[in-house]
Amino acid sequence: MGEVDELRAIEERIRKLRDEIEFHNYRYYVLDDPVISDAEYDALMRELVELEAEHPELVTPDSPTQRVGAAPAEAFAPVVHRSPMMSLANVYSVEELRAFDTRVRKALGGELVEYVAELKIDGLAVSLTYEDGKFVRGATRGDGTTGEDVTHNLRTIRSIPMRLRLDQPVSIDVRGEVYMIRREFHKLNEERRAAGEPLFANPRNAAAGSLRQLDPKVTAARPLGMFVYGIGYMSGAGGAAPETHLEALGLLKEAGFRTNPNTRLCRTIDEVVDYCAHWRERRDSLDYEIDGVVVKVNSLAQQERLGATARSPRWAVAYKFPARQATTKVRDIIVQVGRTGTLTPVAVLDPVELAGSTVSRATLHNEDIIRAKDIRIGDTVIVEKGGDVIPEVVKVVTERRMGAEREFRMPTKCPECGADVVRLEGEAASRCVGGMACPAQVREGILHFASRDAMDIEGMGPSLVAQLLDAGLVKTVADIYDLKLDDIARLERMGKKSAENLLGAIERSKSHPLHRLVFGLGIRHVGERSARDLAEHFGTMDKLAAATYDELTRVPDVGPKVAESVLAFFREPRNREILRRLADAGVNMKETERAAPSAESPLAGKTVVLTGTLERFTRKEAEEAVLARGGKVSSSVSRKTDYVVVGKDPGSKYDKARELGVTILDEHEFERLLGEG
DNA sequence: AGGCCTCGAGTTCA
DNA sequence: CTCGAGGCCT
Repeated sequence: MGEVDELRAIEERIRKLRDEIEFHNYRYYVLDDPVISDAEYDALMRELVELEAEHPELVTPDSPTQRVGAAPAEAFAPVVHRSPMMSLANVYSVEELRAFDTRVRKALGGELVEYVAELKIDGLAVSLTYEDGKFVRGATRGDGTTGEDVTHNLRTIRSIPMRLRLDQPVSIDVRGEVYMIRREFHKLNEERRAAGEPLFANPRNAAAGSLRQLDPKVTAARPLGMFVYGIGYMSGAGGAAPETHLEALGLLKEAGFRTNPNTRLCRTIDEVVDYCAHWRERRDSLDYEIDGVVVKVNSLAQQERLGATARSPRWAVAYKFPARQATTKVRDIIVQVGRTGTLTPVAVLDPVELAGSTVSRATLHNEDIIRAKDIRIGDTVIVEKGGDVIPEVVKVVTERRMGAEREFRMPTKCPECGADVVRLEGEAASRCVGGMACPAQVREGILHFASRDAMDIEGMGPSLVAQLLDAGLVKTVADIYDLKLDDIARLERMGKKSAENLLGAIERSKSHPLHRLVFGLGIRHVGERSARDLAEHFGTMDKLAAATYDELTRVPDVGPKVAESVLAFFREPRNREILRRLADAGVNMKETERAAPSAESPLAGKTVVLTGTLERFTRKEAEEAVLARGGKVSSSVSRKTDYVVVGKDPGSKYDKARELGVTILDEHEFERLLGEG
């Protein structure tokens, strides 16, 4: 074979490899449906890299190897968009959305109008330019007219095709949104925290920061995705020119782009409203952030007739969800003392509206977290409410620092009792050593005793407990059982009726099984679970109180720490006195035998985790039902979990279960399983 | 000693 | 729900 022939063969092979690799990129990143293994893919890639290394003259910019290969840039060149990237008018309510519909139909003289509703991805808008079907340039939105050239960084995003999968050599500008998956964002921030680097406030900032990297290698290491949502400019498509927005999306999909699968055609504004309501509730079920819904008139001819104002098109609108992030100020950082003496710093905030409620405080957990985020009194901060209800201070806006901000110092004396505060080696928490001499710990301890999962004394809430303490009626939990009707009825906002109800609740609490009492005592390291284990193992309070270290550690999940803590509790004479008085008052000190697990339930010996809200059970009922069938209920998902029962609005446990491939049951399947055997 | 798997403790607003 | 830390297995 001559040298020329050989070169031609290599060229041919390279071409074939590129086609094949791009095809598999498409299957994997766009369709999420790979047809070969990662190893096979790697082998193809390796071969291409080697061939190109031997023949550098054959390397072209659209080769898949060039997705990561470009050298760091000096700066970002400005790019003028062929057609401007307009922003959309925002609406914040259903009324405004309907007003938009009215405007559109009026402008079109009452013609029928169809809308396309699509998710508004919270990322950053970019424009991709293809010449003769090849990706040549990508730019950020910028001011809408001029953006920045981020071509080399966009090449690292695998769901962006380097060549269009079309027959005709089309020249086109494609518009879309680059974003970062939520999970990857958290991972990235975790790494940055560990490395002492500043954190990104949200996935959008992380995506923007990643795309504005001068070195594409950094971008390549950041897992970015892209959804395309429109065409800015097109020539050469011939007869294939789309007539509706939906057709345009179809064309983009055919060309090899990733379009969002949740886009819907709506025949009326009511359908649009339903779509918005649906995704406002379900936004957490997506693994990327959305901040609203984009509504567009489907017909391109109608779009043209509607035209645009100076700022935005008249044929589209963005319906924005209530913000989940807000900027506010840290007025003060106060310290709360918990039941175990833990001092928890809490940020007092200028009240801000956030996802439908007003936030005025947020826990800062401990000193280390304050230090890591460098939160100071007077700082402007970004607060966020995630899927849960609890607000979190995400980040300080350091640009807004004026210089008068004060650093937080953990007090050296307990703010409630003046006792010393200690922070043990290797622990994150600071603790008040005051013990039962600390009014806060006494108060919280009594509240814990009366709480639902402990002795379940309905009516013994924070305000009543505070009054009982102030009046000197209660000093320890034992005093609860000496309360008289007259004592209670004299308290503020306490009529005879309420007092009777309370006494009834106290009376009922006497007959609970032992594990509730053990839990209610608030022994350190003894939570609901260990309390149950201990109560079941020893059977009576006397036996538990008399248990030695060795006897205690023989109980499963009881190690040195728990055993030591239990011993210390029962060594304390004041505690023994309290227990004696409780027994005298008639509080049950025995564990009721659990009925033997019913024969052979399919749940016997299985570990079950619950997440989300179940329709037909409370959480407790579901747990009891599993326990009664010889199963175990756990609080976290792992490989050892047998079933995850998913209710409405499941949390992260659902994701974890899918990740680990644990069997997932919905409420119906769970009920069926309960019924069997 | 290290790595999982759990549990315990603390938390916000309406 | 999340984080930290205790318990237990390898």
